[in-house]
Amino acid sequence: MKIPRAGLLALNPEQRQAAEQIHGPVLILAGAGTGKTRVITTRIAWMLANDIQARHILAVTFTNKAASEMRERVATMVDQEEAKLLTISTFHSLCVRILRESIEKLGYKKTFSIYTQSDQLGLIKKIIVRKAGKEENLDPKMAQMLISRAKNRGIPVSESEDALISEVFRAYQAELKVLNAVDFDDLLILAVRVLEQSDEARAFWRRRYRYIMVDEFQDTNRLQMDLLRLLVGDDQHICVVGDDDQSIYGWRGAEVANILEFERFFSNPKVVKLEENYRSTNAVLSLANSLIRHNRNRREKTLRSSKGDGEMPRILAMPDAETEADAIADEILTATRIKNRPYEEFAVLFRMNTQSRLLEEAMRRREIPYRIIGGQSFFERREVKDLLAYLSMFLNQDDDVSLLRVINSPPRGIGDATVTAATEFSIEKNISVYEALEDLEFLSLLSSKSQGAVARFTRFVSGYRDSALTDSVNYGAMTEALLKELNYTDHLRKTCKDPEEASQREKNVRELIESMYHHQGRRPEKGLRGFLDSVALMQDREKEDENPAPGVSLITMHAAKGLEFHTVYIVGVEEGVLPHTRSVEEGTRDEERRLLYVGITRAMRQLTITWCRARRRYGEPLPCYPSSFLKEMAPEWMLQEDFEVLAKKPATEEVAKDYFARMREMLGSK
DNA sequence: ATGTACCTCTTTTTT
DNA sequence: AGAGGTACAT
Repeated sequence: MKIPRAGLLALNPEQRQAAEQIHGPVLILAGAGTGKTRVITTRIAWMLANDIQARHILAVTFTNKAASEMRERVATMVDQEEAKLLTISTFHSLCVRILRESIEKLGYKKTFSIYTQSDQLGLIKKIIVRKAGKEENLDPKMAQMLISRAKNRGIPVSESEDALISEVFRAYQAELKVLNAVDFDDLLILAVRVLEQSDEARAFWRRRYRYIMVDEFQDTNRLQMDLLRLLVGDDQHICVVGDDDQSIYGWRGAEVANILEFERFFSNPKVVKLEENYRSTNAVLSLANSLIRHNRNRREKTLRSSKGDGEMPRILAMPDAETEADAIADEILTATRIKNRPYEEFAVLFRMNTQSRLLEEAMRRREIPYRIIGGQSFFERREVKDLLAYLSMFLNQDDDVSLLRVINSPPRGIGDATVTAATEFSIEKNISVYEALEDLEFLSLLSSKSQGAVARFTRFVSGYRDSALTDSVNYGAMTEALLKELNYTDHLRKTCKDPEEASQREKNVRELIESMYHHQGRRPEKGLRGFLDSVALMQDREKEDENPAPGVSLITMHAAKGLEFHTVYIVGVEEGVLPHTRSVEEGTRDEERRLLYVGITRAMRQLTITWCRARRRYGEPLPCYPSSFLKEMAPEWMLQEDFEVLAKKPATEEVAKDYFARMREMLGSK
C-alpha cells in the first residue's frame, strides 16, 4: 500500500487522474514523452492496492520489448509474487495463449505451427508457381500484402479485386490448414472466432481478464479491436493509452478511428489528456507542434515542457547522401571526443532501412561503435531458421514447409526430382510430404539410391520425433545432439564463402542453443512448443533480454517510436523519401507527417534534420528536393544552413578551439 | 546433384 | 549497387 501511494505522488495531476480511474472505459491521450509508461505501471499498482487480483489484470502491448519493459517497471513497484500473476503480453502471444487452449473448438489441431512472415512468403511463392506458372508476373510480396490486408479487414476471398490473387489466397488458406499451421493474421482471426463462436470460451476468458489495459492503442487494427470488444466484460473495465499523432502503422491495417472514435465502441469513457512533456526542450516541441498542426482529423494536443527553449534545431542541406553520412559521423566523433559524450546519446533516424548502409560505413571508417536496430532479425538468419525448421518438423509432421526447407540441407542425396515427386504424390493422395516419404507406393517410384536416401531421412526424423514430443524434453541438449549428427558445422564451413562468415554463423547457432537453455530454465513448463512459439512471435529485432550493444543508434523512424536520445539526426528528409513517393500515391501523406513528428519528438536536446540535393537510386544519381514538410514547420524554431557553405567558412574561434582541443586529445590518447 | 555466372529487379515502414 | 533467382556447366 505504501509503494503505490508514493507512485501516485510522483505523478502530475493529469497523470494521477488517469492512474486512479480504474473502473469503466478510460481513454488516455498521451502525447510523446508525457510519461505514459509510468502512468500505466502506477495504475496497475493502484489496482492491486485496491484489492483487484493480479490474475484478473491484463496489459496488452504490441512488441515483446514493450511487454518486458512494462513487466520490469511494474515489478519495481509491487509485490514480486503478485507481479508474477499479472498477464502482460503482446496481442499475438495473448492470441496464442487463447488458441493453445481453445483452438480445437474450430477444428484445428492443438499442435499447430506458427508461420512467420518468411514462412508465409515461401508458401505463397510456391502456390503462385503452382497456380500460375512463371508466366504470370505476380509479385509474391504484393500478394502477401494483399492477402494480409484482406484477412485483416475480414473480406471474403471473392471480393478481392484480382481473380488470380483471390485464387492464390484461397489456395494459401487451404494449404495452411493442411499444414496444420497458422500465420500471424490467423492468430488474431482465429482467436476472435473462438471467442465469437464459443460462449464457453468467451465466458472463460472474460472471467479470467476483468481489467484490461492497452498500450499504443493508436496502432490497433480492426481485428484487435474485435478481440478487445469480445474480451471486455459487461462492466467495461478497459483502459487504452495512445496518441493519434503517433499513428504510423496505417499501412499495416491500424485504424486511427479506433482512437478517434473510441466513444463509439465504449460509451462514456473518461478521457484524460497528457500534454506535459518530460523529454524535450521547447524548441524541439515547438517544431514538432508546428508540423503536426497540419494534420486534419486529430485530437488536438499541444505538447509543452518546462525544460526551457534549449538549442535551436538545425535544417542542413547536404550535397549527397555520402557527405551526409560523413558529416554526421564526423560531428558525432567530435562531440564524443571533445565533450566526452557517450555514443549511446546519439541516434540517426531514417525512413528506409536501405539508408542505413552509408551511415554504417561512415561509422565503421571512424571506428564509431553503432547498433542497427531493425534489419535482419536474428531468427531470420539462414542457419537459425534451418535449425528451427528441424525442430518444428519434429513437432508437427504436417509441416511441409519446414520439412522441405531442411530435407536436403545439409545435402543428403535427396534432390529436386525426388522432392517434386514427393510433393506431387502428397497432393494427389492428400497426405503430408512426410507421409509421402514413408509411403511404400511412393518409394517404389524411386531409384534404389534415392530410396535409400529417403529411408535414411525418415529414420532420422522418427528418431527425434518421440523425444521432441515429450513435454519435459531437454531441447537444448537435443539440438546439440542434432547438430552433431548433421555435422552442421562442417556444412556451414562448406557453404560459406569466407571462414569469417562461417564462424559468425557458428556463433549464431551457439547463441540459439544458449537461448534454448535460457528459455528452458525460465519457462520449463512451456516445452519445445512454447519455445518455438515465442521465437515465431519474436519479430522483435532485439533478442530476448540481450544487453544492447553500446553505440550510436541507427534506426528507422518506425522502430524509434518509444525511444529517446539526447541528440537526434533525421536524414534524407526529401520529397519522395519523406514523404515517400508511394505514400503520396496512396494518399497517406498525413501518416508520413506523423512519422516525421515521431522522429522529431525522439530528441531530448539536440535535433538536426538533413536533406540531400542528390541521392543514388538503383546506382544512378538523382536530383532531390527538400521535403515539403520542412516548409510547414515554424521557421522561427529552426536554423537553416547549407553544409557546403558551412564547410568553406573560416572556422570561428570556438570551432578552432574545439579543433585544437580535439587534436590534443587525439595525440594525447595515443 | 552441386556449383557458378550472369541476369533481373529492386526501394517503405513490421507486430 | 546489391540480392536473389535462373540457366547452364560440371
